[in-house]
Amino acid sequence: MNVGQPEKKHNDFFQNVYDVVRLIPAGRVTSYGAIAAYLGSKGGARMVGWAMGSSYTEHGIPAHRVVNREGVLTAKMQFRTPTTMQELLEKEGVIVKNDKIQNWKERFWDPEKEL
DNA sequence: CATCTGACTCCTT
DNA sequence: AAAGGAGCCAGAT
Repeated sequence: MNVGQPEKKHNDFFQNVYDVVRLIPAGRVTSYGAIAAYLGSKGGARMVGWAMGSSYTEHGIPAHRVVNREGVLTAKMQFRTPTTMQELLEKEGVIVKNDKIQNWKERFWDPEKEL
């Protein structure tokens, strides 16, 4: 029963972000800008991270696979512990050193390209 | 109702 | 080349 009328709620943006993040395969990482670009939101780079930040990162969303465009774990502090993000990434096979992802270019998962 | 902040990114100096 | 400031949208106070 959707009534054919798009509700158009702010949640739409959030849902979009969550959907893309959940589609990120294990061992892969992406940047906020990539997701924002895929969603079509230009200045959405902040919005993307902010969207999950409001969700506290733990809602079935592998937020640890999302980092800034430099491959640096900027959001590690948002996790329960400043090392949780890195631990999760390493557990999935992603090498993180000095809070930065190694082979970032190879690990980079572009939704527009992969999807 | 108006103001400010925010897990970013790009441009200018 | 590096550092700093401005810009984007949406939610919260």
